[in-house]
This record gives sequence, structure tokens and C-alpha cells, in this order.
Amino acid sequence: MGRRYDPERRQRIIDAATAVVRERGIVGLGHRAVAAAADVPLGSTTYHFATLDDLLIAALRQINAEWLAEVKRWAEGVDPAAPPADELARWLEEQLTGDRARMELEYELYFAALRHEGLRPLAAECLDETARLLTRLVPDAATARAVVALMDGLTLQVLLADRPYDREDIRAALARIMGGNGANGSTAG
Amino acid sequence: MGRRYDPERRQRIIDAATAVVRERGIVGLGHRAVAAAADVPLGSTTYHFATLDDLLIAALRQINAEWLAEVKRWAEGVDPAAPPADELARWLEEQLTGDRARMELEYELYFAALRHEGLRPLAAECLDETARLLTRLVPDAATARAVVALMDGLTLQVLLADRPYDREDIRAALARIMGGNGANGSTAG
DNA sequence: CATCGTTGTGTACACTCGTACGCATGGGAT
DNA sequence: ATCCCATGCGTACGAGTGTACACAACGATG
Repeated sequence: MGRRYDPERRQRIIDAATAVVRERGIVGLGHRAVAAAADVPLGSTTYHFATLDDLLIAALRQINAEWLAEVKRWAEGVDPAAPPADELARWLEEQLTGDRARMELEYELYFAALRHEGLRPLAAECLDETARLLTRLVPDAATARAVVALMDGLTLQVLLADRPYDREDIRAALARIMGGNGANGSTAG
Repeated sequence: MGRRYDPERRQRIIDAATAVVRERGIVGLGHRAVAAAADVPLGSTTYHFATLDDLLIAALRQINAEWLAEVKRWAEGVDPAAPPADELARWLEEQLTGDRARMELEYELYFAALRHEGLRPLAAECLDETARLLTRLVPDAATARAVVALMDGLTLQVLLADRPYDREDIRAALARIMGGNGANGSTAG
């Protein structure tokens, strides 16, 4: 019926592809690199994914799904009564200091979508879904989108300029953009 | 003394390189593509730029300088008495609708900096300089950085999700993050 | 048990790329 | 006028790529 020998083969290849993208970037994604990482022969990658684009999309889809799951997990677990800017600033810090590679991955996706039309829906979904998950914490949808934009921009600054993460500054900015005054946090400066 | 035959040759190559990046992205940058675009022989590009990296850096340096000049021109021309959020929102709209390719170029630079260490200073300079130029319009440096972040994030959303530019939403978000209330604009919704 | 088709593999081909290198060219010094 | 060398060019080479394709292995079907 299904694949006979190695039903997980396809998934392993996708996992390997995400690992390759993580380590070498999208430009480093190639059949051979993936095959080596997945410990499968070269022909296996071309068998499961006719073209390299398919493989790229599959990998980025998974990266995206993982990321959104992470966001969802956090967003649904956060206390709605707590000052949202505080929570957001702390969470972002955890992401940036903890698993920086994952964030880089997500921005790889964004930038790839800039040129690769087939990736736009994925990037758009990521943006929309993140904003949707944030609506619990902010007044309205437009604000949620603005918050997403701010976080993306801040992340970019940390990632690109190796700037240290200043939680208080960021908390204040988030608080302002959420429409409240910046002083309702725990330790207003 | 200097180059004898074609003193502008080097500059023409850089111009061609930026054109190539504009049209095909950084991945599309190659000696042959640049040579064709500049209408010079292949050997000429390798003569003036020993390695492809040199060429890429030269191109992105120029792209960056052009962009910063554009920002500077605008920032110094804007009326400091006018509501800054209005001005910013309008200007950003002009950039996004008018010369979208240039913005994509700037984000190409960001993208490259994510993986290419030698480009980080360039990206950092872009971020810092933009923030510095904005200090005329905002209360302090931290706010300027936040404004830059917000604009970057918003731009990303427009570019990636093909979302229409909603000037009023963006004006409101900018106004909030600048520390004033969002209602001091001209046409608060 | 024989046959067939699905699944998986190894190899080879056509192609592009960055770069090196030998050769042309023409101005400046003597 | 002659020589020299910085400048510029065309080509060729080795490496690496995506993909096609012929073959192997193995379960299902009669």
C-alpha cells in the first residue's frame, strides 16, 4: 500500500532539510547536503521531492509550523491579566537569547519570500497567524499587526546589528504601541 | 597614473551589480550577469573585483549609501512642527508605492547580513544612521530605534503579504509609539 | 511459484559558476 | 623611437549543482 521500507524516510528528509537551512542558510540547501544530513542516498531526495523547490517549500512549511506552534503555545499560556508588554518583552528575550537559530530561520523564510513568489503565502500566513494569536492581548486586530511589525523590526535589529537586547526599552515601546501608557508595566523607567 | 582607459569602468560595474541584485536578488549576482549588465567583458569584473564577495560588498555599500541619502534628504526637509507620524506615514507610503524595488534592495541587504558576517556593519550602520536621522522628530534615541523597528516590520508586512498600505492604521501606530497620543494627527479616524 | 509494479538507489550528464592565467594594448620614461 | 609595465581582455579549467534515468529489491497478485 504505502511506502514499504521506510515510511519515515520522507519526514527524515524534511527534518534534514530544515537542519541544513538552519546551518547554512537557504543558499546552502542542496540535494546532496540534505542527503548527507539525512543519511540517505542522493537519489532518495530526488525521489521524494521531484524538484529542489518542493523540498525548500516543505522545509519552510515545517519551520513555519513549528514556529507558529511555539507562538501559540506561549500566547495561550500567558496570563491575560498580566501587563502584556511585560510578557511579550520577556518572551521575545527568551527567544532571542535562547534559540537564536530558530529566529534566524524564520527570517530566512521572510527574506526568501521577498524573491520567491511561491513562499509568499507561507510568510503571509505566519504574519497573519501571529497577529491573530496576539489579539487576546491587545485591543484590536490593527494593533496586533503593529505589535507584530514592531517585534519583527526589533528582532531584526538584534539579529543584524548584534545589539544587546534591552528589555526595558522594548517593553516601553511595546507598551506604547499597545495603546496604553508605558507606565503600567512593572518597572517603568 | 590611475587607470588609463576607462576611469568609470569600476563604477559602472558597481552600478551594474546593483541592477543585477535589484532584478534577480543576491543569489542572482554573478560575474557573468554583472559583466553582461555593465556591457563589459567577463575578465573586467574579475580584474576590478578580485572576489565576488568584494563585488557584493561594493554593491551593497552603494545601495546602502543611496538609501541613507534618500532618508537624510527627507528627514532634513520635513517640517519639525508638523505631526511627525503623519509625515512618516506619508513618506513610507511614497517609498512603498513609488519605488518598491529600492526597498526590496534594502531588505536584500538585511537578509545577506543575517548570514554574511562581513555585511553586518553595513546593516548596522543603516539601522543606526536611520535612527539618528529620525531623532529630530522623536523624543529620544530609544524611541527613534523603536520607530525604525516598527517601520521595518510594517514594510516587511507590505512586501511579503502584498497587503495594501493602510496609511491611517500606520499613522496611528507610529503616533502611539512616538509617545504622543494617536489623535494629534490631521485626520484621526 | 512466476510476474509485475512500486519503491528505492547509484551513476552520469549537462550546465553554471568563480577564478586563474596567458596574451593584447597603449601610454610614460628614457 | 624604443622599451616597460600597468591595465584590460578572452578563454579555459576544476568544482559543484540539479536532475534524469537505468537498474536493484521486494511485496502483492494471479
